[in-house]
Formats: sequence, C-alpha cells, structure tokens
Amino acid sequence: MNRYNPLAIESKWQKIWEDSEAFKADEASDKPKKFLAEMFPYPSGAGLHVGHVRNFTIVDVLARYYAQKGFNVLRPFGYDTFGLPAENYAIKTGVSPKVATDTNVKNFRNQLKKLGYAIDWSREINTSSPEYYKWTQWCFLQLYKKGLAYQKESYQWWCPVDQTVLANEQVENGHCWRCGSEVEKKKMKQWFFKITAYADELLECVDELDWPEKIKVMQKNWIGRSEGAEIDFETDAGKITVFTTRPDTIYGATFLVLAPEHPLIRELTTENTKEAVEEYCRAAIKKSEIERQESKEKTGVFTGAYAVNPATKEKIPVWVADYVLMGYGTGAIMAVPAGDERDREFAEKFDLPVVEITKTPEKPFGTPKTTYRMRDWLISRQRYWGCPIPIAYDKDGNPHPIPEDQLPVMIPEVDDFKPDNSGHSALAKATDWLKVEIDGEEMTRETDTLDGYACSSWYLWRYASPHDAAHAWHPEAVKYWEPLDVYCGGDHAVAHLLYIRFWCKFFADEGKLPFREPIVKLLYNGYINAPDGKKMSKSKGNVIDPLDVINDGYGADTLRTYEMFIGPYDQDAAWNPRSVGGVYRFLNRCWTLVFEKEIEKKSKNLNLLHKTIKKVTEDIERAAFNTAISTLMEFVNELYKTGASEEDLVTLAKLLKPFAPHLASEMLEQLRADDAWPTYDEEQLVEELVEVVVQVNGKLRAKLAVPVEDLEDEEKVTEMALSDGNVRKFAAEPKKTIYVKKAKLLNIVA
RNA sequence: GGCCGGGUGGCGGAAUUGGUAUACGCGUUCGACUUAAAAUCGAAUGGGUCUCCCAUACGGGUUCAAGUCCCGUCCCGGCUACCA
Repeated sequence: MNRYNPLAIESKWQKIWEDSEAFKADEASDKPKKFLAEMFPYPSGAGLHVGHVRNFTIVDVLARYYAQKGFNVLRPFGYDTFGLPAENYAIKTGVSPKVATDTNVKNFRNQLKKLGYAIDWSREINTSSPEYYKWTQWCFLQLYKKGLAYQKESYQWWCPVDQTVLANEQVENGHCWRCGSEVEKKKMKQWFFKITAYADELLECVDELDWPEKIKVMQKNWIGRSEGAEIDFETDAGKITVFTTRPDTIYGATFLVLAPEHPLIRELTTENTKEAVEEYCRAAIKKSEIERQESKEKTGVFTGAYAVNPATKEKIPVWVADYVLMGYGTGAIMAVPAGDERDREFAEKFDLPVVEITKTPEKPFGTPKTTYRMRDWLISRQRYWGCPIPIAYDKDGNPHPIPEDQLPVMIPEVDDFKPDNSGHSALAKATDWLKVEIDGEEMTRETDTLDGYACSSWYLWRYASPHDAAHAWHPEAVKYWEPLDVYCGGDHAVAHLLYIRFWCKFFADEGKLPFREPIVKLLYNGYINAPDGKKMSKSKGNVIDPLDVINDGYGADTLRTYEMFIGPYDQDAAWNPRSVGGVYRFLNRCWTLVFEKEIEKKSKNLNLLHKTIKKVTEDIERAAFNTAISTLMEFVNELYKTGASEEDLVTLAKLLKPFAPHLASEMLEQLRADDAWPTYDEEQLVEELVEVVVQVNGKLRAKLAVPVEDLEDEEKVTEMALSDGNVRKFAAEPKKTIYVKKAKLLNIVA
C-alpha cells in the first residue's frame, strides 16, 4: 500500500515551481492586483525560526488564495541585512559582514524554498547591496534637500577612557561596559529626520487605517499631541516661557520648575544658591532619562530667583527639578499643586504654597500652542555595517550632499571592524575613501551610517520595480502595485510602521508617490512560544527548529498547516508537538481519500460541500485560518463516513491548497483539475429539513425538523413545538412565544 | 499608576450580529485489524445526586434569551511610564 510521502511530494512540486517561475507577477495586467508582504527579516545565522514561519505562511496563504481567485498577485521577498549582529560577528571572527550576510541570505533562501512559499524570486531585494542602498542614500538626499534631514547637537553617552560614543545599552549603572570607567554625557552633532513636520498628518490618518486597534493606539500615544498654551513669566534675568495644557489654572500657579538643561538657569541662579544648583544640574544631566524616571521621588533645588505670575501679579519662586524634561514643551512648567499630582508632591516635599484655584481668567493667558511627545528621528549611527550617509564636509566643517550621480557611496572595505579611540565608526579607517572632491573642492566624508530603519522605510516601493537602475521606484510600477494591500508582521508596532508612513507622506508631497498611506491592511501576528509556554531561546534549549519538523518526516505542508491551525493568528501560542501529529494525520487522510479510496460517482452531501466552500472562503477573508482548517477537517471526517466524489475531492484540494500547497497540487494533478477557487451555490446551502431549536424560558427542550417551506410559518412551527411531549411538560401554559427565524429558534415563555 | 488585550473541559481552542456553550485538534478509554506492536479505521469523552440539574474567573444587573451587553471585584499578559 502506498503512503503519504510528504518529502517526495514536496521536492517534486518545489522543482516544478522553480523551473516554471510559477509565482512571477505579471508586469502589467488587466487583472485586479493584490500586493502582499511580510515584514522582511534580518537573516540571522540561525536561519528560520517557527515565528518566521507563522508570519510568512499567513502571507503565503493569502497570496495563494488570491492567485487562485484570479488576482495578479505580487508576493516578493527581501532581507533587512544591515545591523549590529553581522558587525559583532565580524569583530569576533574577522569574517567581513558582507561575507557573513551573503552566507545567511543563501541559507534563508534555501529554507524558504523548502517551505514552498509562492515567492516571486525575480524580485528579491537586500538592503546592504549597493544597488539597493544607492537609493536609500538618494532618499536621504531628497529629505536633505527639503530640510528634513538636518544636524543638531544632542547629548550622547561618552566614555572618556575609550574615547567613544556608547549606545544606551552599553552603559551599565553609569559606567562603560568595556572599561568600567564613569561615562559622561557629551554634546555631539548628530543627523536627524524631521518626522515632527508630519506629526499632525501621521496622527490624523491613523483612524482611517485598516490596522489593529492596538497598533493604532500605540502610534497615537507615541505621537502624543497636546493642545495648550505658552505663557511668559517675567524674571529679573529675562522671561521664562512655559508650556501648559491648562492655562485656565494659572491662578493656582505658585512656582515655576525648569529642566536641569534649561539655558536660563545660569543667569537666574543667585550667588548663594549657585553651588547647589550647579551640582544638582550636573548630576541630573548625567543620569539617563530611564534612570531619572526610575524613582518617582521628587528631587529639586531652588534657584534663588523669582518670577511674576501674570494673573495674580505675585512673585513666585523658580525651581530646578529633573521631573521636568528639556525635550518636551519649553523645558519649563508653571506648577499648579492644587491641580496637578506631580506638582503637589513637589510642593509638599519642599514646603511650597498650595493655592486652591478659585478663579479662571476670562481671556485665556498665553499663546495657543500644540506640542508633541514624538521627537525627531535620530539617524546617525557610529557603526560600520550600515548605509553610509551621503554627505561630505568642507574645510570649515560645513556639510555638503554627495551629488546624486556619484551614488552609491560605497561601504569601504576595512580589515579591522573594532571600534577605536577616534569616536568614529570603522569607516574612518578607510583613509583613501574618506577623501572626496565635490565641485573641485576637497572634502571629507561623513563616517556615520544610517539607522537601519531608514533602509526599511521605502523597501515596499522598491518591490514594485526592484531592478530599476534609473529610479528608486518606477512611477508606473508603484501606480499599479501600491499601496501594499496586506502587510504582516509581529514587531515594530511604532518605529518602523511610523517611519514608513512618514516617508510615504514626504514622497507623496514630492510628487513621487500617488498615495499618502503605504499599507492598507496590517495583520499583526502573535508569537509562538516553546511547549513549556516560555519564550524560545537558545540558552533555555527550548527552541523548535522548523527545518527539523520538516526533515523529521512531517514535511512543509504539515508545518505550515499546523502553524495556521495553532490558534488565532494574532494571539501568542505555545508549540505542541502532539498537535503537529494531529495535523499530519489530517493531511494523510486527505491524501488517502484521493489516492487509496474508491471515488464515488456522485456527492452524497452537496449541502455540506457548498457550506464548506462558503465557510473556508469567509474564514480566509477574515484571517481566521484556524477555523478554516477545522472546517476542512470536518469535511474530511464526513467524506470518510459517506464516501467522496470527484467533485468533493477537487473542492477539498482547492480549498486546502493555500495551506498545504504541495499535497493539494499532487491531489489536483491526480484528479486532473485546475486550482481555480471554487464558488458556492446559494441554492445548495438550503436544506430540505431545517433544525429548529425549541426553548422554554431560554432552556433547550426540543429540536424540530421543520420542512424548509414551513420555516416562514411561525404558527405552524409553534404548533409543532407544542405537540412535542417534552416541550408541553415544561410549557403547559405558554404565555408568549418568540420566534427568531434567522437563528432557527423558538423560545416559549411559560 | 495609565491604556489595551485576555480568563471557556485534562490541554490548544470554537461560538462572526445577544439566540443550541464546549466545533476542530490533542490527550485519555474502549473496540477492529495484527502473532505482537506501530500505523490505520471506528466509538466514547465538561461535571453531577444523570427523564433532570449545574458549569464560560468571582459577585450583581439588563433581557423572552448572556461566554457575548452594563456595574463592581480578582487574576494573567502586553504596551507605556513624571510629556506639564
């Protein structure tokens, strides 16, 4: 007897698909289009994990479903290859990041092919390839030209011994992770993208997105718009401008508080408070924002200066405290201890006056002002393995853009990737590369690279024309394919998904994109945890390798179908090896029906067949993949009981194909059928005898088999119900009846 | 602290618009096949004092009818965390 042999079937079909370029999207087509993508992965040395498989399979199910429905489907793939792991690996082993990345990409590609994904391989992209990052640099220059890429002094962690900038996570308890010396905050010039220029539009458009509510709320909170006013307070050293959302509470403002970084502090401080203020500010600035917020215990110091409350004309003291942040509003607040909990705490601790707000000004004080929590996007990275910023500096240190015809600015080859005392990335070691001539003037290149999020802020548009040497994206190609219909991922709820929206709006304003939102629908999938319910991690030794599942004999179809069956796609789920076996049994039963069992002449249950088509179609449309599969299981269970006709089996194979494409292809080949998505016949959904549930006082007491033509006749149904012995027992004296035809339910109130 | 999810059998989960709670799968038990086992096939499977009653975290409420809606409480997870 033959057996279902997934590995043989799968390699057969994978070869057929590869040879025929089965998933190549049509360049131009009259067919309606669907463009689907996952959040492209960072290809780590460990290869695919089960979380990737869940994410990519969701996209694959939809891509195959829409292709079967006759859409022109674009389902490309790419790799987000810049990043710290490759650089650290290079430091450790001396293998260049490029070589390591190429190896990892190759491995990923092979693994993706083993999963049978319907990827258009002619559109593969890789953010660290010069053909790609040339255009990342071009994007930077477009933003630069419009003043949306700019330099600003900003405080950075600095190790005075190693003479290098440190990332937040490289600072441990205020000490350098390498040498242990106490770190400093140093003002350094950094590049920023002015995302705040689009704050309002980014906020307002959120509501219209077909995205999970959770993500929309997170984006709104991140942008954090507050309406309020700026109010000036006069002091001997000049005016202090504060931002408040409650200008109406000004009669209760009994003191001012400045952030420790506030520029007016020096002038405000009097002789006798100078030492204390300076020490407080020095200590506060040194702390990270995280450390500052760790303790809610209020600290602060009096400057010795007073300001005049413009409403009460009273003199109120000016304090410095680290609960006021320089980066928000004006870095100064008017404290209203009677109205604000934080101000009250501060007032209580330092014995400052608390005045009840008895009056509100008739004409609001100050100038109306809107502020945002969101800050501009810091994009400078002192790292080697990233996209070089296409800027050079003249002798006076002024930045100049690299002319577009000189792009890409290639990553220079270096032997030593280790950070050193220069405070620059390893790019600074490429001495020949550093020198560049622009308009006859000798200049020095920028040695910082771009935040990796810049590379992923435009890749969805590159997919439309991935090999275009003349454009970042071809205008006609994006017009046809974009915006992306479905995006699927389980990470980057704010950063990436906000940055790509920002670039979309910018390039729309530039006339380069004919839409203002890049992603129509977002599916945000949950994590897959280890069988013990904990996060999978190498150190815990509880990692499930998807390739092991395939090679153990289950095959890719079982793996894919299992990960879709594991639970609702947007919830976390724990891996269950036994359930994998259950899904394998199901596929085995499908195979057996076609290859081992006698095929009936006629379908025994057309009603069930058409119901199954309807349910599976609707479930895929609403991304309820787990119930789509359970519907197919019920169908197969029924076919085992009644026998299966050719029509039953062709339909089963077609409905199964998005989940288990290899097996379904094998079944369809055997049945000599195409894979066109089946449609259901409304008439076949109607049953001759309809089950009507009879309740008495809401409790189930009987089930009636009512001829479909009598379903409209409430009187007749009621009569049937009351002739039932059990119903009569509980409803000897019916008071009234409620007949819900849609629910096929009769409730008798007795 | 704030916001957002969630709590249903031994387990993962289903119930889409307030209308038969526990679909489907796992596990377990029994049976068939087999010398035997595996695989496969079939049957049963929330609990109980079992014509009926009780169960969707807990306590109330609305309704002819509540897992679903409302009020309160508890627990778990995620995000966020002095943003004036």
